[in-house]
Amino acid sequence: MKKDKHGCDLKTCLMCRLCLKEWLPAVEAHRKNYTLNKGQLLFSENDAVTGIYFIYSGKMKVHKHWSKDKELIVRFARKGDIVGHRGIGTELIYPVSATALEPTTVCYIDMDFFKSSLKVNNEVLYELMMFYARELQESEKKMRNLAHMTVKGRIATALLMLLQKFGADEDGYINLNLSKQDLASYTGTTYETAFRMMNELINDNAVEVAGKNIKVINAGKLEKLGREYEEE
Amino acid sequence: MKKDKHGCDLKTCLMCRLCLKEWLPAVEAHRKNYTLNKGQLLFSENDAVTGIYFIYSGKMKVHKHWSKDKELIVRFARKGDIVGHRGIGTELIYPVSATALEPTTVCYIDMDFFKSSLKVNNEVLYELMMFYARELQESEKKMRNLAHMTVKGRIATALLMLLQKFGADEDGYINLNLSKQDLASYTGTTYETAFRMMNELINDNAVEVAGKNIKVINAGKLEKLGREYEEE
DNA sequence: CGGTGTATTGAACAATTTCAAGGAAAGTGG
DNA sequence: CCACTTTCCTTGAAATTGTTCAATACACCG
Repeated sequence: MKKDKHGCDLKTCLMCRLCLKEWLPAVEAHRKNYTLNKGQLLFSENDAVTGIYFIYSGKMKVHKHWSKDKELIVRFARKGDIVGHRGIGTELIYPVSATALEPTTVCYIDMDFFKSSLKVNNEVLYELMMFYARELQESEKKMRNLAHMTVKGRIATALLMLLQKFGADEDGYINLNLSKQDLASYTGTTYETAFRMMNELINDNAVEVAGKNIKVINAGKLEKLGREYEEE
Repeated sequence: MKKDKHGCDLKTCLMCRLCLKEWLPAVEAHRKNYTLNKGQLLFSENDAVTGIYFIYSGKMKVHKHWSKDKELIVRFARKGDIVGHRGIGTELIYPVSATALEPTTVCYIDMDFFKSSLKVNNEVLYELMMFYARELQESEKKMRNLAHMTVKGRIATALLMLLQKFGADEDGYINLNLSKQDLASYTGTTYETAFRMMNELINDNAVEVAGKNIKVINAGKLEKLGREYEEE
């Protein structure tokens, strides 16, 4: 039942692991649920950091602002994921924003409590450290790709990553309704270029698109596009 | 004297903090010093991770390979910095390489010992977690810049960062002999473009170059170049 | 002094962005 | 339900930025 309480996957949800430890009652006093509509901001770049969030249900994007109509989506988050941990660091200010991509429910835990929990529970702290380490590896891989890979390759890689992260429905469509604008922001390019590249991928018979739904038909082809360099 | 033992700055060196804790004798049994010449590899992408390194003296670059003659420098490291922590994660394989930029001495600690130390010492683990968190913030800021900033802006930003990290000598030259190739790899561009942009910066009276030595003359101008977007 | 590697520069080329404009789709108010 | 507004989609073409290629100059090393 404790599982039901938070509704996430015990294995991957740090929140669950946290709550299922000795301090469940303590957590109860420091947590709070929020529900967001599609498009609603959970927190915004430069906001003061007051706590950390865990996603109970729904999907979010974490993004970094650049100019009026430019941003970079740094990460997608789904049920069971942590959001707002990027606010932990020297500053007490979020370096990113988080926006719901569909109706989303999150659990908020205030930072003081969270931090003091970490100081008490070495195991969870270790887990969190490892989580950061993995995120750092991810981030730097994406950074290199951004620097050296062509837009088409980046889009191909992004689609594979989305497929892996969100899975596909019965018809093979990725379980995420991504606007082309968001796809562009995620791959660090413009709307128009993202659009053109998607067309190329469709012509290559690598993907199929129906409205906002994307189906990966030929994963091998996409993978190959992400490895143009293998010709060292 | 314990400080002298490792020769780094107590405040910033996790190694020092580690060693000055209760387990100095234990550390002694698990550490080993290595000295590298300029250009020598400490570890290479895809090597198995067996331990972690702390820099006693010298400077290194941490880089991610792309194709025959392309890479991305992910980070520079100096005395007191940790190297090889990117190997911690799910995989037991380094996602990056580390190369000495000048004669460098490092201290190696085997991973098993390091990890078990972390499990025992909550305070150091917490410190390490925060370190990762900061690195992640850095990485994502650089990622956004790579995606949206022009090459000139990236070079300007890079120079400021190098100045801040390595400081300047009496004449104002940055304490790091960076080849133009490395500057290009750090900013995710080509040798020639990096060269041309440096020329522009010289013409702008923002920097001065004497051989491999770079002096920042007008930091304000460089900062401005890194903020072209502020016209939201 | 020749050789090897890096520095410098120009010019062609390629990738991506920007601008502009027409079309489709979706929401709004009458 | 229709006309209207608005927003997003789609596409072409020009402009820009950055890369690649090629050639020459320079500097250090044995």
